[in-house]
Amino acid sequence: MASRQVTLAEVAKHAGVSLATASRVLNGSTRQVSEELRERVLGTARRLGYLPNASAQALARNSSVLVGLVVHDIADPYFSSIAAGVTRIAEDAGLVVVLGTTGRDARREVELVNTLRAHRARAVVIAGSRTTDRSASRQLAEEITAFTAQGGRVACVSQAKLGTDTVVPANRSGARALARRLAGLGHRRFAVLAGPPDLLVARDRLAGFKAGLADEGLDLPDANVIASGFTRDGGHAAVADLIAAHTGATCVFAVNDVMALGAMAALRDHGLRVPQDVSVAGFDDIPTLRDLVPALSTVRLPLEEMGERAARLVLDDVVAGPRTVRVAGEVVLRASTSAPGGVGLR
Amino acid sequence: MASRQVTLAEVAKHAGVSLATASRVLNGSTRQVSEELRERVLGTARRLGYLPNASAQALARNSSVLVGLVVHDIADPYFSSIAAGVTRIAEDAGLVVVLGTTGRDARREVELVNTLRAHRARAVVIAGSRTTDRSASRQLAEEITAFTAQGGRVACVSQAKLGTDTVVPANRSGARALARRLAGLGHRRFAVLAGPPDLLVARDRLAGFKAGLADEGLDLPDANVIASGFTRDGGHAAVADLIAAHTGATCVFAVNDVMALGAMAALRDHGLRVPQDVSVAGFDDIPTLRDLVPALSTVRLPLEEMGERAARLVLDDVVAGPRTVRVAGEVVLRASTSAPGGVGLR
DNA sequence: CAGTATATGGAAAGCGCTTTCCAACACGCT
DNA sequence: AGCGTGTTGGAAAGCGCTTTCCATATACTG
Repeated sequence: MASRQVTLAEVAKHAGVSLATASRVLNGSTRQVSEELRERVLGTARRLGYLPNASAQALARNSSVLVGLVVHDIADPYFSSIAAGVTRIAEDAGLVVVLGTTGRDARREVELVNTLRAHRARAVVIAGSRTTDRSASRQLAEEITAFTAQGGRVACVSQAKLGTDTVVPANRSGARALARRLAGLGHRRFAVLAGPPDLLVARDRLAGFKAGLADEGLDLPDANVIASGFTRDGGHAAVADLIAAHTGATCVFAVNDVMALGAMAALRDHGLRVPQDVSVAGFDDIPTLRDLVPALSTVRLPLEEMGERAARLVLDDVVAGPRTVRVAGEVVLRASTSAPGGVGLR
Repeated sequence: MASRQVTLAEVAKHAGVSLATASRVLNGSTRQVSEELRERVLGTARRLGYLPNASAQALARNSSVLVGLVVHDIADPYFSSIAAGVTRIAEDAGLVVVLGTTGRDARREVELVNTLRAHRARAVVIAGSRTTDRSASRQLAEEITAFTAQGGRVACVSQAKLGTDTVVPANRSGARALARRLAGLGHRRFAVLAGPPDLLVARDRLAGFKAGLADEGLDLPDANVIASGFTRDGGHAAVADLIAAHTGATCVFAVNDVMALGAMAALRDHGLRVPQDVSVAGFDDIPTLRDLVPALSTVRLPLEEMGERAARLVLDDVVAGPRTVRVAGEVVLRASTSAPGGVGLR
């Protein structure tokens, strides 16, 4: 069944030249080949339908054309937006993107980088955010060291905890600015759907939000901070806990947009109107969610651009030391937040 | 900089065995190796931090562990959902997913399959839908033939136009059922945001919708069919044309959910209420859009499952002839559609 | 006990390509 | 004529692995 492929040797033979010459013609070698032979080889290759064997090339050159992209969940619009940015840059550079998904499992992350190393991938972009799990972080760090020792480049999107090039979104300062703007609307009692306690992005956003409230002389009691999954369903489920907590909050901050989405749905289910009864804000500004009604107040992150920046970091010529690209977040107040007025959360 | 990797030969030497034995221990060969040597090799490999070179293995075995996934735009939730399904199955099978994006360019699709072939990818799932472009289709078909001739497997999601295994969603019958249900609500005048005329999914859905209306003795005048981009912005922009067309429609069908999303936003901008003034329905049931207000009536497609099915098609043992997996679409009527009553589209 | 089958180890021939090294030749000089 | 210099072609040595083929050792049969 599997028909034999045309090899370089066959092309060379048919064209009446040596293997070396054929190779030099068919890849961008520095060496010159006379016009005559070059045409002959090119013609023969086309005629025979020659396609270089990428594995053989990778082996002989000791480097591949592969770029890894590690995300938690490609169906999550946060990651798929970043992925779009990464693939655009990588493909423009003629590279091939390998997609790995972790399902938020730190061990799987290590596995994936390991696999990428086995494939002699040229670079990897790790977009999943770090957790507080020390042992997993250490293992990943080791794997990354091995990867770079081998000549590969690594960039992360999010926390610069790994000593690699990093694209760092303004989680803290964005959340802080958001808190101040929300306080500016007149809110005094807040609740936060904080996501998983061990997830650094979630922690940073919570911390920033707290800092912003503190700036305004406001306090965020621990009882008003609800842990939850980092997903739409997490946000949805957290609302029950939130209501049970009787926080009296008039404004709820969910540490990402999809959680805010779930929360808004749950609030509706509980007969609460957004923003009349309670204001809701998120973080990320997921494109697909921009047409939500009421439109979601959030902190906009240029997700695709972040992916592009990460890819560039990893594909550009080497520069000394790990670089950090900071990406600002822009507070966007829309219809899901208003001045407090309704019943709030009793 | 690039430190030398540990090779099998070194492991063999350190363990005092031959290359062959080391290879047999470290991969699942059929050949037996005595417990003693096996332990020695395993220990040495671990101690030296041996990692097999995937390119060398691929070359020697003439087969890789790569599975291609070709989509138009990974940021589009339709594709990212399918991608999630494909990666889950592929990764569970220990394979590595290569993600290629076409940006809806048919030539790029051919390029990607070609690249995958050069990498001796084991299989490829093509999720981008076909167009009416004959020449592009022919080229893709040729490339696919070459790919399969080489032992690779190919599956498509959508139209079974390529002679490959295919996962076919019920575009036609789903749209048809939707039309009947909408007519059942009492609507008599419809408009369709039909997407690009050369895109087969879009055509099928339009055709199905027309058929459903015909079932009910209703007609869809050509003037009520608005061509547009297949995106949120396409749907948004189409509304201006729709209004200019003075169709008098009380119900608008957008051939996919993201277009419906854009259309709903645009209708709001024009001061029209959904569903009071005009009902809107989409197609796909994008997960992220389930919490929209008003909730979008649509035809649910199990997108992740479709990705999984496609992946299975391509990874399962070979069976004779191209197989087709039909996936039903379930009409889900929600709040974005109601009985006609308001002003409609004058 | 010869004779055959079975388990296990190693040598070596590739897999398809890149790249070093050398040879041959054509120049432009002195 | 003799010589460096530059250009172009080819032979061949890998790249790191798998797998065939052979050799040896052991077990089993009648």
